[in-house]
Amino acid sequence: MSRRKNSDAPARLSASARRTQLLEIARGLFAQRGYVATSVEEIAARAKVSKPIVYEHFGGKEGLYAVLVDREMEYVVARISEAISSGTPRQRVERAALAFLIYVRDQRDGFLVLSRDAPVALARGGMSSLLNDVAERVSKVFTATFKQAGYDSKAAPLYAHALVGMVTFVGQWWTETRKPPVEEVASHLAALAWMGLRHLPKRPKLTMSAAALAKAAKASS
Amino acid sequence: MSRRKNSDAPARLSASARRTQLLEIARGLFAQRGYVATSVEEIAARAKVSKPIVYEHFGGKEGLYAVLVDREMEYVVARISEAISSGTPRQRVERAALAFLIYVRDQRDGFLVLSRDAPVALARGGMSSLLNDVAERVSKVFTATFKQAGYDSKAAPLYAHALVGMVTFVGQWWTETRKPPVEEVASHLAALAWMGLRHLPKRPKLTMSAAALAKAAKASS
DNA sequence: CGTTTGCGTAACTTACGGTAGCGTAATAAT
DNA sequence: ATTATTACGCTACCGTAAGTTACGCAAACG
Repeated sequence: MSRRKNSDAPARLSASARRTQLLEIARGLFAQRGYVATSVEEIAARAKVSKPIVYEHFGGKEGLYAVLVDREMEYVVARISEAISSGTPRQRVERAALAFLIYVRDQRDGFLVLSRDAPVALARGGMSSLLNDVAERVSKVFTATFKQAGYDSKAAPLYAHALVGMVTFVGQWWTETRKPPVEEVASHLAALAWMGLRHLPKRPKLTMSAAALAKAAKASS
Repeated sequence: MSRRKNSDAPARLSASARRTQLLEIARGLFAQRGYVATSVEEIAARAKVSKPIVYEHFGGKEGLYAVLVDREMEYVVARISEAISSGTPRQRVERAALAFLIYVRDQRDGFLVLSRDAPVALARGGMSSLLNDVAERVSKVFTATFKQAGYDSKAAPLYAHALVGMVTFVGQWWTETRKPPVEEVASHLAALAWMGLRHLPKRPKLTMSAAALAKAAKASS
């Protein structure tokens, strides 16, 4: 009987388990309150541990945030990269929109962390939003495509930022009013980006098969 | 000679003058550092006054911020409203984009305040960004237009948020890389929104006359 | 001369990031 | 089985920064 774990006792976790637990809790709090308004104390409290634990694992508040952001960025970029890696231009637009919205739906807190203000210490070059990094990557792709198609490659970053801003803002709005399902939002977004307001279809549809759609949707985590 | 104002003496301003001065200083700081990272002390210091002055005029940090945001919102909504009040649909899109970008250019700090994270106390319903209010107003217009054109009015907010997000994100990016002039950015943005990526012109142009353009650009403050 | 108005000094209170030092449970070694 | 060692965790504290307030002063104005 003395060997039985007392369920009232504070659960002692392994180092890595505690690490991931803290990361998840921090993600939720950073997503909801932002970086500055989130205290290390609350993160520790929610994990049922004391503050020094956080410092043991991440060295401090910024360290924790940095790890969190790094993982999240890698994840998003990977998803979008694989979405636009093949297919016709239109398909790439559709797949990118869909991939991003699936990310917003399934990794909501992660997305909100990225879309919130970053701490000044991490803001490279005065840019506060982390999504600019995403936009810059898209810019790269656009610049190449623009050159190939004979367009002004100087304008590529503009369009990249426009599309990223479009999707992220809709994503933020969509996290609160979860009315239309992913495919519908993605189809509208892709329609706007591809056809424009002028030739907007009354009932936009994605050009991908149901099978491909299901395959894309299985990317949770 | 004794009546002459001593230029070394601390300048005593009238109540309203001090008020507007504090508002301008606060706008600059909030734009640059965000709400939480801006201290009342620094605002007061830049105005060469002590902290209690701020409390006399605005009751506190949030009061100051609230007044600031209220004015800025009113201004921006007024500009956009008058931009989309008449003309063909395409013209409205172009004028809205141009009006917003002129606002971003001429009232840069104000725009940055609106696009930054709002204090949790002012976030109605979990929405952190103040630009959602703008998007909601656009939603109203879109809903009406959609109904008239036989489109699904349920999708109107989606498109409204998409366009607002598009413009604001580009606006943020543009405040740092001031390369293309307003008309050029506006023409690209309007082209993307109206024609879409598919029918993107190589060298987009606004459909408004140079006179109308100059008239729009004179809206500084 | 006195009243109003604009303003400063100096404190209080709270909250937070960060640290030092100590305790305790599990595991390995004797 | 007892001891030594490692891993995990806690209490308590410090310094600082920031929001807010109580009180008093001094310049302007009639």
